[in-house]
Amino acid sequence: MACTVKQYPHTMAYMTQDAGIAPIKRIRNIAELAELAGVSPGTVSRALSGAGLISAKTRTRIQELAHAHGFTPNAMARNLRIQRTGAIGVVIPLGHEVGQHISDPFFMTMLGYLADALTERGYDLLLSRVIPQGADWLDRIVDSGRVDGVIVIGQSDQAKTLDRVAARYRPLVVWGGHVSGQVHCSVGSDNLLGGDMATTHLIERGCRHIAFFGDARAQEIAQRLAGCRAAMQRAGIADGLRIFPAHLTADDAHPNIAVFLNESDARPQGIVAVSDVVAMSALHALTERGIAVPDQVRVIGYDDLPIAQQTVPRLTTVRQDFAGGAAHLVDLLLRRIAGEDPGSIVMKPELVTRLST
Amino acid sequence: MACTVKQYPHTMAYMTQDAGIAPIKRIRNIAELAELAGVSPGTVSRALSGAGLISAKTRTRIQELAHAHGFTPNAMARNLRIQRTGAIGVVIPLGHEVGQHISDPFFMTMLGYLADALTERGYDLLLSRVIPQGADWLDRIVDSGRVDGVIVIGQSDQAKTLDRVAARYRPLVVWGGHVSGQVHCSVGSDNLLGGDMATTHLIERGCRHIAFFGDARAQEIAQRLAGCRAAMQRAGIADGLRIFPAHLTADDAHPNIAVFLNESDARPQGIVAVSDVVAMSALHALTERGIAVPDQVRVIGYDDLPIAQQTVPRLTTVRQDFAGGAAHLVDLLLRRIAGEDPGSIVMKPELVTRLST
DNA sequence: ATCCTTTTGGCAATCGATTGCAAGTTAATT
DNA sequence: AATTAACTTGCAATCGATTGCCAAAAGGAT
Repeated sequence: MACTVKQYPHTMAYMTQDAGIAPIKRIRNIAELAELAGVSPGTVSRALSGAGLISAKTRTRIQELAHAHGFTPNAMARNLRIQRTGAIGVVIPLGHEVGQHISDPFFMTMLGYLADALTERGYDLLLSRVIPQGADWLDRIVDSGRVDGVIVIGQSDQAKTLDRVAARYRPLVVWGGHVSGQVHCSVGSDNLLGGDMATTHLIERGCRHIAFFGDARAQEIAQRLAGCRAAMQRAGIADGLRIFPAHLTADDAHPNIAVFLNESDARPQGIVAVSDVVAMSALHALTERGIAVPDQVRVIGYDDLPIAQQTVPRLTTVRQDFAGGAAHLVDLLLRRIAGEDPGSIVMKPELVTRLST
Repeated sequence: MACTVKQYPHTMAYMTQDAGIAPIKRIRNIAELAELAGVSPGTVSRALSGAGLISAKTRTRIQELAHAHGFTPNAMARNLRIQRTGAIGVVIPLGHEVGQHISDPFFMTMLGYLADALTERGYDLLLSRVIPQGADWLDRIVDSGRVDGVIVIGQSDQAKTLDRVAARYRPLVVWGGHVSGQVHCSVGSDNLLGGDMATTHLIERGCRHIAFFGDARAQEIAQRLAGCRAAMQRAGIADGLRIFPAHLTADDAHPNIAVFLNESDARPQGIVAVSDVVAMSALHALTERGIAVPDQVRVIGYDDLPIAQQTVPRLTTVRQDFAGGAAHLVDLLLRRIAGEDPGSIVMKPELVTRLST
């Protein structure tokens, strides 16, 4: 091949000057190494894979030879033979949140923990960012044959699709809320309780008129809203709730704040935001208009992302345990891959009181 | 297999109740589909791959048959045969920044754009988060045989390793600064200019004592610091510069702010932060101590991440074009894969003046 | 020295799709 | 009707590693 001519000189230059290893013939596959070692390919395979049925002497000899030549067995061939890819697909459905960007801190925090957890277990992470359209966006991913299992971050408004695929594809785990009767395996915090906790906290601080910033088309959000409603009902102020649609993504609270401010008669004294990002947007809009937080309006977020500690004032929020959640997601997924059938996990959220309430 | 017994009922249940499609025998590979269609495996392959040498009639017939059975050709076998994986490795070296978390908004913004750009070009994104240790952390990735090319986000302090691997492995592109004589192909903005612009801006606003918050062990940061120095020299106030180590990650400015405040004699009137995240941390620490921004201290960030618009006050910053950068990274990488040898790209940063200066 | 047990390593089939080559079929031309 | 041209499709080798099975070799016991 023509390109070989271009490449080799570089390799030799490096190898010679840096490590002092002679630029021996490049080993391309197990057979070539076998020939070099004077054994059969099968023996090389056994030596390199570590597991028994070979004398310690030949094993180390072959391993050293492989190392000296910088040889690694071809992963694709291995995958084909043993029928697994060693990769897990992590899917971020952007769902109804058109225009939502992957850089949303929520996804990214989750992704970071997942990357760690999967790497630790020896799996690669194949990232897919999809805008669910048509009925088969998830089918295409699970049937692609590129992954051993799939983790979906967030149910969005795709619960039906998730259930349908989960019914036939077992190694699938979803981060999100849990509803009784769902088919897919999920890990998430108790959104009903979380919404309730946030609202109750505001009520305890004296709020009677409360605004909920969030889009209830997503399952998780609908649950939080239900929790919010329950808390207000319990306090006997069910009609003090107003709902403003806001995507999970940044800055959607801004336009709504204007509406919010015009309600001179029953202006909400508290805001339950559906995420820290939305809360941050609200905080910012309020501050910009000279409305004091928490003195005039109290704001509570959801998630407890790192940025929640960087706002002014620091954000009170409902904490979700992302690290634990990610660990659970990976754990459940690997157990499903192994043939077990573990159920869903619902974690308890936690109220983190800071200065915005 | 035992598990088949467990799985099939689910599949049938769904297929029957939802789509009304009969639960036909599941097709596992091209040969089975070929048998079903009454043709040879080769024909099925040609029909499914789209490219010519087959009659339109049989092609559509087989394609429909495949679709009806939800069959997709096995990706691993395909990869092995055509000798490409269809995946690009995206590596985030945490380098000297021990403890830096992947959720750092900078990485994540970049990752988001890369995910989009790669998906658009038909590649999967294999995410690796590595703490570079030993000499071969990058070799392991490029030699794994799991990817067709590698994008490294950030040089950290690993320029030598990058150069060494780039010398022998062509499909490698790096986001970061460019130094003359480097071997690896990079895409990034002009850090020297960026540091200069930020500093000049502060000087124009009257700052004579300036603090640089950043860790110059990373190549990009060292360049920004050099730009900062150049600007001060030009203004004849070279000795007004103080340097505080701060990682790119959040909250490292906090402890330094204390030191900062104690310098009653020559307290800096301006802060050049190495990233928006560090700037945000500084802003927060200052606000918390009742020091007015920008009246008493002016703060300028770097990157122009989405969060830069969410701070109080909104952050003045040096903008890097991440979307364009990601597009360039992917473009250069694919051209390298195709055998071309495009050079590095240095983009011009842009000053975005907001309210923190 | 012989027989038996335990290692060690080779052989060849296998995973599933792709593709060059050749055979077979149909259409077109004279 | 015969011959050539143009398509279709089948056959079989190939990508590279893994692994069940068997033979050969080594070690141990009598």
